[in-house]
Amino acid sequence: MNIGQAAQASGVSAKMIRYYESIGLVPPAGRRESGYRDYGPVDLHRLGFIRRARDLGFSIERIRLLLELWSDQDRSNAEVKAIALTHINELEERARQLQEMADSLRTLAAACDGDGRPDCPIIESLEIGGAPHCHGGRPTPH
Amino acid sequence: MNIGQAAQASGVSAKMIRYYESIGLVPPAGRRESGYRDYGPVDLHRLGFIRRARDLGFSIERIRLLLELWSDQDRSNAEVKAIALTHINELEERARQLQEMADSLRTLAAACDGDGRPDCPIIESLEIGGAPHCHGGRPTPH
DNA sequence: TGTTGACCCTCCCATGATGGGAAGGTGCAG
DNA sequence: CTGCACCTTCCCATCATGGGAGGGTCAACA
Repeated sequence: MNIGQAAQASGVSAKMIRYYESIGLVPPAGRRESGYRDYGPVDLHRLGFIRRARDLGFSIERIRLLLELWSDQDRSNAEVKAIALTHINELEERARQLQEMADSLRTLAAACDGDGRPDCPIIESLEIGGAPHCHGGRPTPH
Repeated sequence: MNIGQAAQASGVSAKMIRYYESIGLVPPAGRRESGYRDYGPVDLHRLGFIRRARDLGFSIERIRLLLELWSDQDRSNAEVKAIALTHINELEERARQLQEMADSLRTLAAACDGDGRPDCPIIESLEIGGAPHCHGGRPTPH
């Protein structure tokens, strides 16, 4: 199976499959005489695992851990659960920060008539620093 | 005022001040004979505006727009409000996506005893694709 | 006056995960 | 045998930010 077919079957782009190989997230694929990478069911299985973990927002490094635990017959489900709970907390923290920013801005926007005059509480707040809440550092939205 | 003091006063790091200058978000700072950048109250005001906009999650390009509107005496508050509302929608969309991921994972985690045995619904779900919701991904035929 | 330590300058590089594209080889169908 | 779709590697870009090297400037203190 060529990389393009593996990509379609797994939902991971060919670019990403090569990248995952380059960083050692997946083992080097077998090669044909032509140099083309060759994939089998086991590889697809692993790629599918990775894609689903990415869909859940896991970082590459955390997926690396999950893959280790996946192939470890003796691992405890407590280890997996701990990673998952940590990740859940991070996801919710980020969601909260984004929502806080949205809420702050919504308050400002509500105070702005948007009637075409120049007066604008949004701009004024940015100008003089009267934003409703500024929790410590910059929450890095990206 | 040196860049370090401007950084402390505005809450924008010196690195970032130079970067903002390099991309034209702030005009080139005045220079002393030594080559040191020199900042005054007007510059601090602008940097503070940028920092507060960043705190609200605005991207650099959108801040560029806001700065233009800020210095435009004739601009309509409707223009500002439109940018703000667009941004609010994006923030809330991202927050929703993160929260969805967290919810999916929380469902899985709740099904995992974490009692030290190897059985783990979390890993199994990643393995066979039985995650509760996979928004955007294909159902992965196997 | 000389030294020292804190600042500043410009460059280059790294991040994380992904895509784009160029230059060139391979495989298959017409 | 030709053409097209696919594969290969390598480099570059993103977005906002930080780290650091190598070298210049400034102010305080002995």
